[in-house]
Amino acid sequence: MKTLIREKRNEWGMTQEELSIKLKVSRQTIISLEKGKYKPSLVLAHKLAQIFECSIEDLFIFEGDENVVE
Amino acid sequence: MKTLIREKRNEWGMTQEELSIKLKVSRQTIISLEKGKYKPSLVLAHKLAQIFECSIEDLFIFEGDENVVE
DNA sequence: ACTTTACGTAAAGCGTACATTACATTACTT
DNA sequence: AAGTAATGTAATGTACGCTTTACGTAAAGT
Repeated sequence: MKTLIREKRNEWGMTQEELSIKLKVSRQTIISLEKGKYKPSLVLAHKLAQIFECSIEDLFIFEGDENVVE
Repeated sequence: MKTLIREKRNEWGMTQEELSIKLKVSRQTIISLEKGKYKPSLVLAHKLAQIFECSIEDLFIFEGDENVVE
């Protein structure tokens, strides 16, 4: 899974700390998310999409086995 | 957070087991998600939205502190 | 040179999203 | 009445999302 968190954050001219405060999470969480160290919970993904005024699907790009195959 | 998994599943005429197979998760996971026992991971939410041909935001309804306040 | 700002790493701990297995219940079919 | 399909509950275990605290680095301002 790829994320556009860093790109969106820069577009909005925000620092990691500002974003973490808006989200009420630690700055570490933002760093880890941007670096792809782990994936956000559904609620956190939703909050991020709200802040960046886009959909969850616009913020995260799913690949391979993260998609349904049938 | 509310989910419309059960409603969508019924609309599509699927059993919990059929859905669990498509998702490659256990049937217990479906039951727990539908009953609101816990929230799906982002990847699982995405797969569910794919199967029901809707967006993640259409499948899950976020309430209160699950939204950004500012 | 020193400070400040923004970004990064490391480590330990907690809660929860899942898995797995086994058994119970309800309703429909025959 | 007995069997089967669909749904549910319970118990235990594992992996990971996220926290907290503390320290490291690099660039820019003064």
